[in-house]
Amino acid sequence: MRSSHLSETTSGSVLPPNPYSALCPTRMVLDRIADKWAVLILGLLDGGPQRFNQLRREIGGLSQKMASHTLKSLERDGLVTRTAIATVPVTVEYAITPLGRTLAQAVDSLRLWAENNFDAVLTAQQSYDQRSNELGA
Amino acid sequence: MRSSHLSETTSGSVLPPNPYSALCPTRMVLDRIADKWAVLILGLLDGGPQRFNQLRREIGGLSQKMASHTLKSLERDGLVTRTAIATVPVTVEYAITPLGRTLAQAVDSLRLWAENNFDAVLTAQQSYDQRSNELGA
DNA sequence: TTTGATAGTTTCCAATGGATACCAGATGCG
DNA sequence: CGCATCTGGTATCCATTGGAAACTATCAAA
Repeated sequence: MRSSHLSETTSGSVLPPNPYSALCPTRMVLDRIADKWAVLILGLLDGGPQRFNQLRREIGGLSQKMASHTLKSLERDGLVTRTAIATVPVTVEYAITPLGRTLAQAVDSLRLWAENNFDAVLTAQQSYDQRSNELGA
Repeated sequence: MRSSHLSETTSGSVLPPNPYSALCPTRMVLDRIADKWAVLILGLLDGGPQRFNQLRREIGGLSQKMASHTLKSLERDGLVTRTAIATVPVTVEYAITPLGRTLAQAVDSLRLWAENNFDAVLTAQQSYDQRSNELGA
């Protein structure tokens, strides 16, 4: 398919956005969202605001370091907001932004694909491994 | 909105697919496709079969090692096929499978999002960095 | 004969990510 | 009182990952 996606950029430059070029901004954005933790956090916040540890408890295997790091990046990218609330132990609430919501929807199609097709992938892996064993035995 | 996606799995197990659980197969698939090289290769092959070096030339920054590794993984997952052709220097053609094509379409929405929204992300980053500098100066 | 193309593998090093410990402030519990 | 626990992180160490470059092999063209 790969139609050409010519369009004007912010500054009126004539270069088309092209993630296949290492220096294109769309590529930087792609690198950013091709990240499992970002995908999972965004999907979770799309269902409503969450606090830091609450979020960590919901996402299996998410370390504090990566939670902190990923949330900071998402905030920098304008995809989530961080709000510190002066409760007794200070709680911090993370919420998705309108921009983040549009991404969450695009990303949701990936989650749905995984849910619908993981069995086909697992089957393919098994027959691949079996063929490898028969050849390389 | 995170509706519950209850459905029967291959073996008739009652556990719903849930990428938020570290051990769920959908999570393994998600880890797999949350990979910039896989995304870019799949998108490229969706436009037609490509040879190894041809593909490497089209994707800026893709090293031989990662090209080889990613293509091998994609083949194992049943998303692309590898065909060696006995030409004078042996050429190898990679093509997308029907299963891979369904994923490429889901993934394409990510590429489109990046193309449509990278300017908003860049703007957000700039104002974030500016705020940080003002506070932490 | 040296150079180039084909498609990789191997090796080395820098960067990323996970596990763990630690920090501060306040509350509960014995 | 004194220790554990909750909050949201930061700091550190180490294993794995990813990138750069060199190396493999075969054959063709210059």
